[in-house]
Amino acid sequence: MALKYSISEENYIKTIYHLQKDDEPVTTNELATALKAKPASITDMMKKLKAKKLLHYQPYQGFKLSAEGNKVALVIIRRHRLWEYFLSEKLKFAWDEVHDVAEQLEHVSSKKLIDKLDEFLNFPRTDPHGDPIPDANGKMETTEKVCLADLPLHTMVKVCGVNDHSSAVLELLEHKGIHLGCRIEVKKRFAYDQSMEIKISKLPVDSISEQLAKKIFVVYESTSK
Amino acid sequence: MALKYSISEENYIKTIYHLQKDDEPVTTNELATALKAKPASITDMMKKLKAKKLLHYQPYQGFKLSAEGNKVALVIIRRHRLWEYFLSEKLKFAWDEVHDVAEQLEHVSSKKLIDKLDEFLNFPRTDPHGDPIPDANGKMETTEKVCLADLPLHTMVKVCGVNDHSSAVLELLEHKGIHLGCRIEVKKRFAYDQSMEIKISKLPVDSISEQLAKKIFVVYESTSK
DNA sequence: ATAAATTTTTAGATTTGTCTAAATTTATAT
DNA sequence: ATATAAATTTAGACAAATCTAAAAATTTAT
Repeated sequence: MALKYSISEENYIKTIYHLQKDDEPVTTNELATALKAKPASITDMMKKLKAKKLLHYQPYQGFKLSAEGNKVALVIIRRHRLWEYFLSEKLKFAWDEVHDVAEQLEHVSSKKLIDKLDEFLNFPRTDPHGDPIPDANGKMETTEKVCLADLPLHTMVKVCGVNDHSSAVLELLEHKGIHLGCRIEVKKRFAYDQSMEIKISKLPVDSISEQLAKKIFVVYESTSK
Repeated sequence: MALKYSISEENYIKTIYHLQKDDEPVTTNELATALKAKPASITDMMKKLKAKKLLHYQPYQGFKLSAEGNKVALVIIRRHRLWEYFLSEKLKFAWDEVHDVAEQLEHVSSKKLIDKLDEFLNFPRTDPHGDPIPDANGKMETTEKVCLADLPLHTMVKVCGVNDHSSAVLELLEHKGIHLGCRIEVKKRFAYDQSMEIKISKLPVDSISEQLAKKIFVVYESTSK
């Protein structure tokens, strides 16, 4: 697998992969929306990717990545998430700033670069949004990412991501001492407004609104970092 | 200066900058050779860059970067050299492997990325080849890079680059303890074969051939790293 | 000084990725 | 079941970046 695709091709493949979650075929319009392109452009590219055997496609039937297409997608996602981790951990980018830069970096195609970056970062398992990073073989943990608002009581978990990167939210998180990778546990949840009391490692118990809890994602496993 | 140019445009600008060293205008053929493109392609691009006021160009007269073009070139060179430094220092790439990857990374256009990378690397003054890195304002040290073979005796300098990245040379450098950034001094030079005795920081005096000395470049200043 | 050689530019074609507008196919609703 | 709506594809155009081949300008050499 030499893996030399254009930036456009890579973006299409990656986007199809993400839309494909619930393994139904992806439609032209869905892709067009996701890529901010016109449906006609999608059809054109689908023909090209089909010719390259990266996806299965019959006119009017939607598309699915082939096994090969999936592998390519995972390489791109690996690059993206490793760069996000690098930007966040090493260059101290805010959580909401990493994505756009990683969108560009992910198209730099050097296997050696990515594998060495992985090593330099100490083989992180998840990116700053809590999404798992595929390893050099394309294998990826299926961590169950759950919303803090839905977490059962008295369960120690790790913060893996935040869904809203407005400075208002970030300020609040900062103030409460909630940061990426920190251990957290829900002690109590009030029926009245679904607000909850939480406990973070060495901090005193604090309470947060349902609104905030809905923005916070956590994982049970604790293998990353 | 929004600085959003295509990869092609950036490559042309950068290449013109390098060819322009001796401030004579660059010719179509020179550029074509350097960029491995046909002369006709050069003319086309020169018209475009002229329209964007990045260079001065009258048909048949060669080209020179404008002040604006120079600024753009320095931004690209800054990116390139910072990435080279990163690859070499942090990811442990060999000196001869950094260039090609940096060629790709240099086109990722985020000022914030580059400025944070610079900070993360602790504001290095030169890249692994000993070439100076422009700062965020485009200012660049004019270090005088001199060949070890031509260095006067008893002058403490710093190794800043090597001209030959064959594994044979690298192996020898490794063995002798000559690495990027190390302090070195020529103690004696023999008329017979121009071989010389050198002294490196804490190592015993050793001798090297003229052949090897010709591959090694050093700087007087010692502000980097 | 002028012919020959070289360099540079122009003209027209090609590829990639995109678009608009029209045609076609599929899905939906009475 | 068939008309209407929605989704998809086709056809043709366009911009960017490249190329080849031919024309024009410049340089060089006798």
